[in-house]
Amino acid sequence: MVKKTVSTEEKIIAAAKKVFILKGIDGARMQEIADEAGINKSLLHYYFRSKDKLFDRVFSDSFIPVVKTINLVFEKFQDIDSLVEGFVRHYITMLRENPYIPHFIIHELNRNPDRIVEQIQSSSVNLNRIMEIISKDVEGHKLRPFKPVHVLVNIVALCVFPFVARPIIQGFLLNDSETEFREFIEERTQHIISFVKSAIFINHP
Amino acid sequence: MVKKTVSTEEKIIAAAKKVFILKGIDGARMQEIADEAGINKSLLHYYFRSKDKLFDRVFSDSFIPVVKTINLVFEKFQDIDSLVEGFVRHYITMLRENPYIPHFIIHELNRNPDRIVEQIQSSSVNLNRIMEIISKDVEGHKLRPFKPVHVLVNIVALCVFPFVARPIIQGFLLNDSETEFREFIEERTQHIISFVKSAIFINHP
DNA sequence: AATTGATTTAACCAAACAGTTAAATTTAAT
DNA sequence: ATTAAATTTAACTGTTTGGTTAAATCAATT
Repeated sequence: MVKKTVSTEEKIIAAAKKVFILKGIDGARMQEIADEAGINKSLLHYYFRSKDKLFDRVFSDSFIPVVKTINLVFEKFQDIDSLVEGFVRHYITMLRENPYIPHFIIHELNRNPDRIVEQIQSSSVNLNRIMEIISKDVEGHKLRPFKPVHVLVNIVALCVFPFVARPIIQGFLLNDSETEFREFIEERTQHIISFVKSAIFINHP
Repeated sequence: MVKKTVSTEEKIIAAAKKVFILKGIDGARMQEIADEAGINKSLLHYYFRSKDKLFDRVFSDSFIPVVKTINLVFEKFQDIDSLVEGFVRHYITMLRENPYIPHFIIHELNRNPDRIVEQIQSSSVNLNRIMEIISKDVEGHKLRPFKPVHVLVNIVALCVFPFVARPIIQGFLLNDSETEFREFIEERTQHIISFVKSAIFINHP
């Protein structure tokens, strides 16, 4: 009565994640999640009383790694140079492992913006830190006079966008080829780093 | 039997657009669309036989202005300088007027990538053109040696991302204030133009 | 005035679906 | 062997929903 408990719960979470991401909360069917997990609907409700409760769990489980990634980088690096590099590298790596998370988060966030509020408060990310670093380097004439908020949004946008717009990019620009998309992402880490540095540094090779 | 026909159809389309964008295709209810349009369900089905057909119509109606915007700019401007400026200006303007279109398109595109294929073919956008222009200027040592595809994706990403990630940006970075978000978008056009030019031009002030 | 299409009313159907229940069966721990 | 939890089976409930139907009313055209 202990051994398989965790395993089944994990199986359910994994299955639910897959289905929720693929179909969204409204498109997802409890039966489909049960099938995907290799169990039946009764057991599914036995573990998670309702669809909503199950979704909440999957959502927070998906949200946490994103926040973790950000905090990790912020604590590790201090100067703008390594901060940009570290941020982009960690972010793209995380996205490559969880390519559907951005769309998932964005979609459910747009549908139910309030749900995120708790998540935000419970996992406080210190975004002000990177903005202060940018501010200082702007004052020190090391960086061009861009507003820190925009620079921050830019970096995230450059990393995340290809993953939420993948069908468009792959279909329009990359001959509808999965291989080309993988290559595209592969070379993108270095590209973003160069692109951002070229943009923000006053003296750049 | 002619006068109000168009008007009612338009009312339905507008209502459907609103509901579909807000709730997604699965979350949308035909009754809600009818209510929103100020008619009843029977009439709704009288105009559009099924939810799917109605959705198809709304989707193509939403997709066309995006493509129109792009083509317009591409035909008008030739050199990279005015192309970047024109593209960003037109794109942000269009997005300000239709802030929910990106999320709508991206969401339904991820859920049903095939649906877009017809749209793509029927509204051929010539993206190669901007890529060729970038290529030439890279060869002419006017631009840094970035791959054109990435530069193109970057520009679109910088414009579009704030609109799909609005709840996050507004909540995390802008004190949850609508006013601040509007200001943010206001100043963003100029920011993106400067940011991109700084990044790509070898000699930039 | 007669016709025709637009719109409403209201009732209805069948399918899908979240969630429940209760009894039976299996599995593992003691 | 007993016990208790995990899991299955299977039938069921209540509701929501997309879609239909048919008759009635309204509005404009002829």
